[in-house]
Amino acid sequence: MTEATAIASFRRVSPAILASARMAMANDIPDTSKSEISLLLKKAAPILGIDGTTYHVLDILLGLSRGDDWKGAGRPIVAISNAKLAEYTLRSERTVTRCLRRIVEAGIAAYRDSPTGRRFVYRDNDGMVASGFGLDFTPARVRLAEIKESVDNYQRELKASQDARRAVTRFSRAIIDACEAFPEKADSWRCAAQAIMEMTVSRAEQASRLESLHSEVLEYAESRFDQHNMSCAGDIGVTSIINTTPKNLSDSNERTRSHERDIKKTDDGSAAEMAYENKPEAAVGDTQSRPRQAEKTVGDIQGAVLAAVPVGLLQVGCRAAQECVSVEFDGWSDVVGAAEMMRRMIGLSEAAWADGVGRVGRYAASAILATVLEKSLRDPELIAKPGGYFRAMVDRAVDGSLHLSKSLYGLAESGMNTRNG
DNA sequence: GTTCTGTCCGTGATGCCGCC
DNA sequence: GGCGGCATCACGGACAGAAC
Repeated sequence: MTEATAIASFRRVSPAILASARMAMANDIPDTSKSEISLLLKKAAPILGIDGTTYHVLDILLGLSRGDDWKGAGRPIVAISNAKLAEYTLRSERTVTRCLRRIVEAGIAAYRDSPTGRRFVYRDNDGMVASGFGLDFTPARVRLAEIKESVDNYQRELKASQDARRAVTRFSRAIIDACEAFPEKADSWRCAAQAIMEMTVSRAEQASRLESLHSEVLEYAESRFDQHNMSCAGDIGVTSIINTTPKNLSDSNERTRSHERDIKKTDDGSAAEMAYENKPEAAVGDTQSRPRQAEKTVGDIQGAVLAAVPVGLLQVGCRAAQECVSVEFDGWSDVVGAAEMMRRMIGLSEAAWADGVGRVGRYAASAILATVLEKSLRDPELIAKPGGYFRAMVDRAVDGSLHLSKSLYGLAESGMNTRNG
């Protein structure tokens, strides 16, 4: 079916709209399924610059498309009035108009306008579109492979960036510990590490340089260990200093160890308690006690939220969210690592996310985020504003009235029912 | 300060209805 | 049948307020 894609005269046409219109006229378009394209476009939303209300509108449009139209000679044309979309999204018609324009300019749909601009679809007896006017998602079919590749690249880059960030943290901490073990080298190592951190290079490059510095630190530690062994040959009860976190190991670990590592050890409720971002420590003097007091409050809130939320519950309750971000919640590091992607998926601003993290802690905020994403994926119409929903849950967490485990048990149960049914 | 959203107003095309 | 009036639907521009 090759049919010229009409654009109404009243429409202000941009190059992006024209490009989408051209793609909508393509032949030999690849087959796909409604579920595959829906999932792919949701994953690609951050890349395509689609979030918030536009994402909601896109979700509704994809839901209204017919499965058969995504195969063969079909054309996935969706006809729904702006008024209906406004009703579904709880937005004004003007906003819906803007959202539709964004979707078209993102290159995944094209305008197929009737002379009046009204949208309608007539189908023949076989159910094929005989005459259709509305939003044509043929461009999404045409770009199927390209979008897949973009999503893969995006997720690879995101993972590389996360890995680099973790490496920077890991090596920085190891170097700081080494500074305590070898005070004679502390100044030079600190300066070198500081210089690397202040470089305007990529996170991966920083990680690489810190790794080199860390290797030097280890070499020095080994040489000192050899000297020590030689001078102490024959002694009994010699303590090795090769460990960069020596005599005060436990203390150092309390301060610097990776929460992710700790949390991964257990999957029961106690993991949450270990996940406090700011673990209360013994009083260390008046000058430090006040900020620590504030940190402890965040830790308390986080502990209260996560007390009954093992990561396994998130894994079972948030299936759709995991699928959507292509991350398995095997450990808390996975949940926290996927937070950026999930934040984009629900259209939450960076500032709102940072605020949430500051108020309830990174782990609790990530768990809340996963729950909101899961709910919005399962029933977009139930949560008109996922960002607002997230903020409300954070407020409740601060008030102590949030019971995340109940929500997750409910999601886990309904998820199982859906699969079984 | 920027972005998002809602409101108001004007334009264009068509369909429906009543009147001549 | 032709005409005019009205309603409907969709759009864009401008502006103001809210949210971030």
